[in-house]
Amino acid sequence: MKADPLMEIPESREEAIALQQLLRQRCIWERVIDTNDIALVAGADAAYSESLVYAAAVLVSFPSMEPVAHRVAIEPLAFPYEPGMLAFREGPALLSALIRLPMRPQVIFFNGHGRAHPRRFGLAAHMGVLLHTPSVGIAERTLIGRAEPPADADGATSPLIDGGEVVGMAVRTRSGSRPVIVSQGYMIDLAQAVELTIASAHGERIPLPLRQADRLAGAARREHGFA
DNA sequence: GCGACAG
DNA sequence: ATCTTGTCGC
Repeated sequence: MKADPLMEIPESREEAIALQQLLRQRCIWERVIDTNDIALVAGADAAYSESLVYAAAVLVSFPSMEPVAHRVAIEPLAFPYEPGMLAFREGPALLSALIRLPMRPQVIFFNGHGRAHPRRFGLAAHMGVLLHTPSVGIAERTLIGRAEPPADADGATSPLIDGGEVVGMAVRTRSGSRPVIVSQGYMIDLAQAVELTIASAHGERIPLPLRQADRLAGAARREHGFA
């Protein structure tokens, strides 16, 4: 016998969609953690080489954003890129890096969408459910839905709407910069997801733990990929 | 049928 | 995501 894997890799698109719909039933969009109880937040992101995925997880204090720890996981790519299926491509490695962190964060930021997904279950929501940890999705571009551009001021927002439903928020974390798309991952409401994103950005466009994870993953790729 | 399409 | 030079702007 072998231990139950935290994540299974589907062998077909149909199987992947079925798994998303199954896990989505365990997803809740309500706020579960009080912001005052948050002391640690994390960010996780991935980089790729031809056949490997390099995942990085960074842990920082909140709201001071001081570095606490970081981990990197390198695994073979076992799923193609398909819009809406990102969790199956990056998920396994991201989970490996995250579970190796020395302490559990109260919230995790992911580079991708959460609820702002065609089946309302993007990478951030998927990871949150599997880790049973509140999560937030931060994306550069929209996958579904449409939002008016937020005013050009720090913290300005504009709802991302899809099918008459508010699935996320375009947030101008820093005036003069393009807005980021924030959406609920798991155990969090949209207002808190936006609030934590802004509080973790510290004047930059992207939440600090996510920026660090991005750099770390890229560095890992260069060192192992070739060099 | 024709686009759109996280990373 | 990744492949890549110069270049406009603060």
